[in-house]
Amino acid sequence: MYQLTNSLPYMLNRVGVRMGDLFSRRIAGYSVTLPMYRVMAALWEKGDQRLGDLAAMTTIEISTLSRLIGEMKRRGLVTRTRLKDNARTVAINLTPKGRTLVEELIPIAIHFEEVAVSNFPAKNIVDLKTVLAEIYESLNSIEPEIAEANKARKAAKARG
Amino acid sequence: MYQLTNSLPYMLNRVGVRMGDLFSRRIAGYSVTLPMYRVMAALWEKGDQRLGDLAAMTTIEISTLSRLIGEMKRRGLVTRTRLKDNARTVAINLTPKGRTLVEELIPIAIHFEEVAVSNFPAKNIVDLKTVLAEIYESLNSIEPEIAEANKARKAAKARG
DNA sequence: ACATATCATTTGCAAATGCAATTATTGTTT
DNA sequence: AAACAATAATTGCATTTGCAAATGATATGT
Repeated sequence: MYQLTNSLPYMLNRVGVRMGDLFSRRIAGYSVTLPMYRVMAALWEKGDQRLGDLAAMTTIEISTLSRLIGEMKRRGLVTRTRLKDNARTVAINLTPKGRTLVEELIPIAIHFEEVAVSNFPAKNIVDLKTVLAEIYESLNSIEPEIAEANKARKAAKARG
Repeated sequence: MYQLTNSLPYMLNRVGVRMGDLFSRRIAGYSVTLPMYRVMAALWEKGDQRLGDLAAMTTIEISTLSRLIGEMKRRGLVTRTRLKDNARTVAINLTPKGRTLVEELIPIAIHFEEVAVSNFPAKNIVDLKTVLAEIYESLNSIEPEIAEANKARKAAKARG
């Protein structure tokens, strides 16, 4: 018997949303939203990124991200500069102010995660992360199947 | 060295969003959005729910859900009836049409999950789900700590 | 019984989101 | 080199979202 509450997408979404919500509230006092933190932490890990790369890294839709970067630039957290050698792309980086801020937030993130998983043996968490990473990879390969199933149904519908 | 891309909230969000996105596209041909599917599957699993219960079960914010139920009622997928004995609450249920539809979608969800995890031993997936469920539970207990850390900082800020 | 508090849901409104179209630049074909 | 295709980012616009306030209903204290 199928149960939504025992399905993987449901469980992932539920824990992900809840964690995001808690952490979001944890950092709200710094006037930083969760997407902003993700962008800064992504840039801290790997600077000089293009918009599309950052979008892939943060799972934020590209037009949303474009506007978010605009706002973060206005706040002096990041720079966004057109490249001279390829002016259709843009390089995004942390400003010193952005770097200082994210380096203040990262320890909070670390502590948050420590507390969240403190009930579990370290090995379980390592395994969990490994499986999550692998599932993410494997999703890429099922994408074609999804698209095809969709197409098949559309065609059937068109036929009546 | 901290890496956003190795942090649990990030990894959860990434896989969760990606899976949701893929499944969303998979069912788009049925003119059903992912939140709608979640509501229907939740009601299929446990009918006669109040708005707040459904919100907790689906992790959809309550006002968003109120409007979503309105739309689904307009489409004839669910009923929303005030109780006679307690008219401030509302009982939400699937209509026959909604039930038929969700019973068409559930096999798709099952297949989707099977494909997504087909590269992994069943035991890994069972373990994964167990840990996810436990983490979700444990998050409830850290909520106070989050609230407190926040308050402490606000107070410090107020002091200057 | 009346005022007040609490609970459950809905709604107003401003902000965030995402798709599609647009702009700007670079790459390719003949 | 001109025309066309492809890539990258931005923007217009309609929809969705979420907080806070409002509404409606029940429970509680005096």
